[in-house]
Amino acid sequence: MTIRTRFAPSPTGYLHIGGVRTALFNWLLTRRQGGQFILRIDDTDAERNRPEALQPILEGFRWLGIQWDEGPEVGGPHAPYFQSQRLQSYKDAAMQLVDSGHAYPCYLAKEALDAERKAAEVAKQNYIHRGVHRNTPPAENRRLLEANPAPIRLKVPEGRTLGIDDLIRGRVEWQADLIGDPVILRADGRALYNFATVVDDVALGITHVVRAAEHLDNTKVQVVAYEGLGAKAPTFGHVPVVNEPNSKKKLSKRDMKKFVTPEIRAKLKLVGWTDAEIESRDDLNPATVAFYREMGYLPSGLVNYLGRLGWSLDDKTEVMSLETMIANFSLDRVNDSPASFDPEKLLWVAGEHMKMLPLAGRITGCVPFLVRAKIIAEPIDEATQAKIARIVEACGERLKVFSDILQHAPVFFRDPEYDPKAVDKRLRKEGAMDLLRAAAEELKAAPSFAVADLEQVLKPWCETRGVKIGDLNHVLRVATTGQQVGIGLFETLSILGKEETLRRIEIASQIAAK
RNA sequence: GGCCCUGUCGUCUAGGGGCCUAGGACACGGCACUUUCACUGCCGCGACACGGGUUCGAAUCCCGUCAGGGUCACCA
Repeated sequence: MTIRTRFAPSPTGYLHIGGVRTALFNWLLTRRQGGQFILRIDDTDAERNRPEALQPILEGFRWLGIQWDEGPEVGGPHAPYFQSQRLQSYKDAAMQLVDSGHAYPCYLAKEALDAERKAAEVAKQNYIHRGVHRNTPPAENRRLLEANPAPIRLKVPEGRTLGIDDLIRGRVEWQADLIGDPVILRADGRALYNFATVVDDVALGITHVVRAAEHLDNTKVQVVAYEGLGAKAPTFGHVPVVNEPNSKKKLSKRDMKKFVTPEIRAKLKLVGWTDAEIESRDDLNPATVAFYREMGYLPSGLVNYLGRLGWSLDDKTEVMSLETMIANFSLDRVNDSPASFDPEKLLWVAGEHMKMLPLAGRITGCVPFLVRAKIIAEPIDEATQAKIARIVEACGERLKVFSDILQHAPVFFRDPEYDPKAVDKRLRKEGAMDLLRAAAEELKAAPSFAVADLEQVLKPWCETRGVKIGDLNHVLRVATTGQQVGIGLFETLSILGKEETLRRIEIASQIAAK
């Protein structure tokens, strides 16, 4: 039998990092076993339902390479895949439960209910609601409902033990007597989450419900709903929640702005976002997938990291391709304790994936970041394109994410910003200026500025002068880039070219003399 | 507070009675390589929450304690 899994996001305008990890587990399981992964849009909450808020979610999945077999834009045999378009089926199902004696109308006013709940709370007792029409004959309940619409409650059986055999947690049980009868349909006919999700999962033929552990307690009510509907409950797998970095608390969708630390803000601004945009958009923070896309993370790196968060292939594999993950994924190797999101390890994994990307791909990936940061302008002429190619190549393994190019490329397109400390340390040092002038003369006479030729000229030159190549490196680097660290010196000079190199040495000499 | 879940280096994890003097990875510290940085290699730091049991033998099984988390709506 082929499996059918689903992920049911609300259109919130962003793809949450914790949610996508759950979706990924569903998807890997489905690809591994052969089956369909379904995207169902949970848009029953009118307030949160904005049509344009769906696109960022679909884009996020597409960017990561997680394709859905049925759902928005691709359709499928069980369309529609929007819960807001399936409302009638929830009503029908609820009435079916009333007719079969598994549900009943509840005429208790909300205020009275709240009062009861409050009283129980004060008395430090568990509040377990049981409506008066619980045992009214079904036909009578239906008549009541037709005459006077009311919320419908699910009848939780008494004296029973409810349980599931969770694929990740094993056997989990609840005493039915400790559960109040939940409302499944409001008086106006709108379904509640716990009911709509069951009705849909039955209708869509979902076989495996893999979801975050925060839903574990919902399962008991859902089990009752499946029973009432006469449907076989799917197999459940509750994956542990993802915690905030350095925390034991769930990585929440609320208050994501707090992750925008000064450092994160600086990074966002470096790639071209303004303070106003960072404030107004809710996807520009490290708890969303969009953030990593904006920072130039390779999607395969993010997927690798997220897949390894709570799941492992064996005792040593860290870096792996999507194919490897699919070929080896199973729920029994998913941990049952929460995992903390670690941005540093994510960066490392992303860097490992970047190393595996051929040069052409790295160049293509970097260009948009240079454009966005206004280092270069479109259309890009041939000379600029060639220059970028040389810079990216010279960066080598210094690039972990595409936006790292912004630490290395700008100096090749505009005058250096001289770091005062670097100038002090390297250019105002005893003998530094003499060395710099002499080197400039040598460079002026150099027949070629190709990397290999520069190296062949400068190294012996140092030797005959009794100067360490390291000292020359320091002086020339600061003189031409203003910084103490950067890509290889010979590459730097070569990309700059003779004229520009000599011009910068002149500028640096004047600055150092001040 | 009730119910439910979970406890292995700071973090992600391997382990499921003897292979454990607990392995790997990130981070951190050191050394080597090197024209700086990065990369790479080597070394180091660093954990079975606690207490009882079961057993010849427990990180592993059982019980309890403690700790952390999740959830308790006519939200999703």
